Amino acid sequence: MKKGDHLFLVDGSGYIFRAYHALPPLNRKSDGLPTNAVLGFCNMVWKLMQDARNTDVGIVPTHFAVIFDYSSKTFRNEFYPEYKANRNAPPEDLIPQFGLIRQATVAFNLPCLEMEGFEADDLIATYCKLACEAGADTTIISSDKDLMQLVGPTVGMYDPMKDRQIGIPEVIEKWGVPPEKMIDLQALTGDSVDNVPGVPGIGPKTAAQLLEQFGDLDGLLARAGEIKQDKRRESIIANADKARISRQLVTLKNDVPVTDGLDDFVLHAPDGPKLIGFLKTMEFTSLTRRVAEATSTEAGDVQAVAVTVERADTAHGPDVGSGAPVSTGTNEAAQAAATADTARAGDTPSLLSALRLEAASAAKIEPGAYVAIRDTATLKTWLAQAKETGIVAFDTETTSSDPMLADLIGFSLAIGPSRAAYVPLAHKSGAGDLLGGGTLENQIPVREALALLKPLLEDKSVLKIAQDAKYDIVVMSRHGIDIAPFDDTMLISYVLDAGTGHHTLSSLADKWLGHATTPLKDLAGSGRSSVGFEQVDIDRATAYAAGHADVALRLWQVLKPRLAAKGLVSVYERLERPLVPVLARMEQRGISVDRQILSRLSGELAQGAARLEEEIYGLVGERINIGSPKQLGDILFGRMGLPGGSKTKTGQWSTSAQLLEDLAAEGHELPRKIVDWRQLTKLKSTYTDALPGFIHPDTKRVHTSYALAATTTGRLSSSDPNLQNIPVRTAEGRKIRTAFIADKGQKLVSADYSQIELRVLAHVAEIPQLTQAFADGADIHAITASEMFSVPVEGMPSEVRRRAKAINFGIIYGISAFGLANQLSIPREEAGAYIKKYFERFPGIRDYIEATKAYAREHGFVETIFGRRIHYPEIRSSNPSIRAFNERASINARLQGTAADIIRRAMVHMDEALEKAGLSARMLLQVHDELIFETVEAEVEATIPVVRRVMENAPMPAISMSVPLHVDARAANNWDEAH
DNA sequence: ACAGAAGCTTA
DNA sequence: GTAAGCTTCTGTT
Repeated sequence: MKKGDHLFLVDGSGYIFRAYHALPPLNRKSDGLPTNAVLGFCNMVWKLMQDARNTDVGIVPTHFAVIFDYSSKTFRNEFYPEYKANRNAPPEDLIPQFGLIRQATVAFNLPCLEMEGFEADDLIATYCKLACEAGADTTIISSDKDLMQLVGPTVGMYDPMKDRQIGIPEVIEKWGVPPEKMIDLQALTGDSVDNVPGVPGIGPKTAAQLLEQFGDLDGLLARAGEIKQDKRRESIIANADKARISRQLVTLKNDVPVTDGLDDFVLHAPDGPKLIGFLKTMEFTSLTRRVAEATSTEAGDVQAVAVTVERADTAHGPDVGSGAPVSTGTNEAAQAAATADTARAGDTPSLLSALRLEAASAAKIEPGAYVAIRDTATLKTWLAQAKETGIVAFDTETTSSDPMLADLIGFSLAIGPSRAAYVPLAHKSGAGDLLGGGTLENQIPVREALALLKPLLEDKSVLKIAQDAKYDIVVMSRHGIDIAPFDDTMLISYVLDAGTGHHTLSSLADKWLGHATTPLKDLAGSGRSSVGFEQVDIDRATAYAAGHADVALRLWQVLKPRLAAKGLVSVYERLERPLVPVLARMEQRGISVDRQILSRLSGELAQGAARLEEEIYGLVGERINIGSPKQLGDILFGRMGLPGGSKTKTGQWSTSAQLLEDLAAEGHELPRKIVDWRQLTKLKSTYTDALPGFIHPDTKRVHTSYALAATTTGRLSSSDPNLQNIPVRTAEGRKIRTAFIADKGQKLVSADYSQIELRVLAHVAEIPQLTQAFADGADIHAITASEMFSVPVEGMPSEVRRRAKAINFGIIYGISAFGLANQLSIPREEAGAYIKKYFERFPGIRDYIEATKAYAREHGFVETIFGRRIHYPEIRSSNPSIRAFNERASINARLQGTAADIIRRAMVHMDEALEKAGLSARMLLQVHDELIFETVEAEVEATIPVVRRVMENAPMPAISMSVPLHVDARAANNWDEAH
């Protein structure tokens, strides 16, 4: 072995156990011999060997060996008999597989090593050292932490089941110490599985911190008296000998007197017939076939090696496909087309819709007709034709799903069915090239292409069609192009069919065109091995990208007429389409987030959580994973036998906050600490630690992404990051909001609707008492309580108001006695009585609920007061619980959806109103009933009345509500104080 | 690597 | 009892 060689050492014993537990049980068909771990092992080794032949992927081994434990007794037992003494015997169906896996190794022509008295890990350590001395690199195929001490500049690990490389940084990331300190860390933490004692009360976090402070274990033990925490200091002093013996146990022996030399491990090409013989014996048909193909062996000619399992194996490929794909869309297409009689197209919207649908299902998609445009002359021809036609579908291809980070790689155009083209701009070659690969030839320079494209995209006389136009609008806006006018097939579908499924290009193509789109991962791969779109081959990119434009155009042809046919044009044109540029601007603006505030909070939360962790470990008596509901449930209700346990639907003990709160109220100490720990770790992981990662490198602001068509009710959703669930209820959580700040000289203005859904309820259900109460500006929950319980509002006990408030919210959610009982922690009978009483006092609400259910049952959808439709196709289900769920959802949808429509209208009108008032305020965020703006300090006082006016009058002139809307607004330097 | 469950955050 | 999205753990490829 020499420098440049690469040794692969497979931890065979470690892999056997992991594969056995990870893979479903598998038995040889002919005699029931258990083989799941054997198959897992063979697949893994085969994949490693295949990768070895593929120089494009990963690391290429030149030497290869598989290493096993000889027996459970090793030299460690001589000085510590308890070592691994508490190991259970392996499962019965694993035992026969140990021998089989050794035979598999031999069948693969690989060295199969083991030595009496030593663990596999010791052999691995020894060969690592030898390889290192020879100047070669080593990769250990394992993810066992016991081996991480071996990681170094020339030694890495690879976890084949998670496809993860483990190097020095990964060890530090996982354990907080570099590999050379892993021994000391393990000596401190111990290992309950291997019965390594360690120091009680010291886990990986504490151990890492101590090693950081004291350098190494000897330093720590020598200066243990300096440790501040009493318990920790005492434990370490008292258990110093345990730590030392633990260190001996976990230190791998790297001078095992091995007999084989590294040169015996040279990797040879697999011996096809030998390997296939074994695989056929195991009856692994699929792997046999793959090996046969790869080794050019005729599997049928190879005999299975063991006489006991003689079987005529046919190693031919499986049949693929079973006729034409069936899609719901083709049925619907056929139905709709059938309603079209002989009248001419265009006579009525319904007829046009039907004819379009018929045409769409008839016109097959022909990717062969797509062209790649690679010179300006051709591009100009296409752009001219698009201008002539007046309609063009447009789609961008980029490097990221986040439009603020996406680099433009190309764009596609479609001007008629199958008349689509892709314009590659920045495709590159050479995926593995350290220089990133050069830009490919024969691509129009980006600036030149965009200069030609800009007039078309901004041409008022040319309609641009896009699927999810907001994405393309943001990307092109960053290149100085304002796409207008446009239609969005995703939004048209959303208006037509909210509640019936997703509105992605692929689902719409399947539903309406009976066409299966190619997933991006087929071109660019997925996960760790994925590449940017710039690496995708231009021919494949053309089929993909031009296909998207083609499909979008066809969908538009089918869907657009349906808007008119169903009376939904105004919903689309007033509530959906105009919101797209508004949201695009909000996303591009982003909001400033103070890194330092979050960092300080993160530190505080970490400290609080660490303190609670130690306290919890103390109470539990061992270092459980507090984040594991499974372990928590077993400890609380199993070992500690706490009362009141309930099970989740999967049979696990429930450890919900509600349940733990109840236990805490009974005086139990542990549940309270767990609830507190959860709050701190939640705030830390979801907010203080995650948010800084979203700060944009250029703008230094956080740009969320709003989804327009993700909810059934018409609400927006926010993601990457979600800025609609920033904490507000607790004082601790609200601190997160102080990190959302206005820029220097500016203020944040927050304006939120007060009780908007209850106001909508009062309006649509026409409830005189509620309408009056809102008109009077009264306390709505107190009025409700007063009506129900005949008590005066003055001096009302807070508990009475609380119950009325819960009922009001319950109505909005489609009330049930079960849910109300849960919310108020009262018996279901009592909750039922409240509801009955409520309906007696507010009969209009019962009428409203019944009318909504009847309407939904009859039509399969409900509508908001602005005409938005929300479908509930399962409302006629014969399953009572599904039916009841859909009834509650439909009751809620009219209210939540109407409120969503109102704020959408406000947002659509807001920018123009501000501009007309000469104000520079910019809308940044929407949180369902709240809008957040940023404006210069001097304009705050002028801005608030304008914002309030637009929001409060948002339903006008479409609807004049019988209930006034009320908006609270205030300004401050951060979101916490503004809210 | 990915999916589902459990849990928690918001309106 | 409604509507969302994100993180961690767990089991399975």
